[in-house]
Amino acid sequence: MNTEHQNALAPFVDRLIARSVLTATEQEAILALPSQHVEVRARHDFVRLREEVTHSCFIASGLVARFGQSRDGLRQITAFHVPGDMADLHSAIRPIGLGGLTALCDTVLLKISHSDIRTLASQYPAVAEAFWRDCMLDAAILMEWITNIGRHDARARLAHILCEMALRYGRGCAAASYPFPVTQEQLGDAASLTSVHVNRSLRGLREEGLADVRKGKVEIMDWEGLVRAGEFDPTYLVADTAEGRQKRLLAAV
Amino acid sequence: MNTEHQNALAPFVDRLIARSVLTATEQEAILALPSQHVEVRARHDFVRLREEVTHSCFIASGLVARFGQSRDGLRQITAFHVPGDMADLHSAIRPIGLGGLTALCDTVLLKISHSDIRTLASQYPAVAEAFWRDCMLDAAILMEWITNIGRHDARARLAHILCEMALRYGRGCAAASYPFPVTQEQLGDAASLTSVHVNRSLRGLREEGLADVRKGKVEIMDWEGLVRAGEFDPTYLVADTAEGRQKRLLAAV
DNA sequence: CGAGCAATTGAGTCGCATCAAGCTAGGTGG
DNA sequence: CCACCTAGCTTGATGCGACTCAATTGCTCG
Repeated sequence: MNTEHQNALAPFVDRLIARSVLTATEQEAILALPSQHVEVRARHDFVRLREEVTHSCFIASGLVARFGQSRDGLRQITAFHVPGDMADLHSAIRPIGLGGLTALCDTVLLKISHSDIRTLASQYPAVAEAFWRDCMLDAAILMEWITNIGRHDARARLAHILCEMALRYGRGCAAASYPFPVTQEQLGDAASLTSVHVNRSLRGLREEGLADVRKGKVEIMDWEGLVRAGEFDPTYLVADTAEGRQKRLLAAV
Repeated sequence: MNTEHQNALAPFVDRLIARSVLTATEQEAILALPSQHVEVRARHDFVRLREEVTHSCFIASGLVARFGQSRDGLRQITAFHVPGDMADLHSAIRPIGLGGLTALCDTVLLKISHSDIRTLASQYPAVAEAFWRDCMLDAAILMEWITNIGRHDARARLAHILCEMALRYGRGCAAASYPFPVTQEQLGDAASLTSVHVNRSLRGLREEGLADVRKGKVEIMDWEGLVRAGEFDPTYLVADTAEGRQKRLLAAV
């Protein structure tokens, strides 16, 4: 345990203040959270399915997937987490139930104990509110994920995932290019497709001039086209930045 | 707006105290929330997709579905809400983003204004905590839903949904029989199947002696068998009742 | 008693899974 | 510096689960 990584949490605070109002004091209190630096190798599950945990994991660098699993071991990725995300903030309030976490590439985590998070949240109601709201953004992404898996064909599913990640990497506006170190097998686990079909569908997107996914990088060639192909509506990701939504509900006067 | 329906909120409090500790004062404060009695006809969307709302809806009686939609109007049901649920509690903290709500049969709602919920949450941190935890249970159900849709065949998907609803109607232990007034078309919207295939798959479950779904009622003939068929693991629904998990995080001493 | 929606059944088709090879590139050791 | 190894990518052939289209049979209710 050390406290040298205070600055490393800055992206997390940025993420929170995009959707919630936090005073300088509250922001500093978050930055001052003690954290434990942990390095995780690619393909290692650092939170197992249905395991009860005592820490939440901030992603400092790398890429993480949340997953569920069917009886026969088939994995279903339910969310990707990029640097700056607190992958399982929710576990602080409910220490079980949202699946396992696995590192898709070599990843650096900052683990923060639930008790520290709880103490902070009880001390600053506005921080609790920001945490709660952040959890609900994650839930909104989950809901969109269901619609994507359930109602789109292979091409649209992949396009949708690429759109979502572009917005999340781009912090508001879509990134034209971003690192995405996943295998086609793992993309298949996310989109409920086999790696074979992912391969053919990605080739399709490339030949259509929409996007190129290669060697752990995504290049978006035609954003509008990709949005159309994925039937992607960014409302659910960006709505909170609209004025008036950044309220201090719990810390109301 | 009236306040005569205080007792009607009792199931909501019951639901909360199954997972969080609330004092008598806090419970009474929730029961005292002013609510607006609203009756909704079957098949009516009372919260439209991506609409910003000012109230949360408690289900007093009936059945409600949360849904997303693809471009061509194909619906995807992402959750069912039974009487006792606050269908969109999340909207109090984030007034947009978790899909629309539609009544599957004639339904009675109690609408509670966000500002009242916010005031209550700011006044009683333990209530805010209970609300937050309840939202995370919903999120856990969403995650399980993704794995179900993405990794199971038609038979298992339907069995899984029947298991989930049995536990939620049974409040902890599985109900052997419960009302479920949905058409096969709507079951298809939930399981990402066509009504034709739902029909054939339900017939399969019936012929296997697992469950009988007919005329808005579910009769479970073989619970263990149905659990196996749906690869259903109830952990995600019941874990909070384990001792030690009912903490008062925000209201810590 | 007819209107209308839901359930049921059948036949034909298609998207994606499955199975099975190669292929490629980066890494490793002799 | 080359031979090998392995993980991931690519491609082809074949089969099945679920969709589609279409018709018929209940139900329920005015």
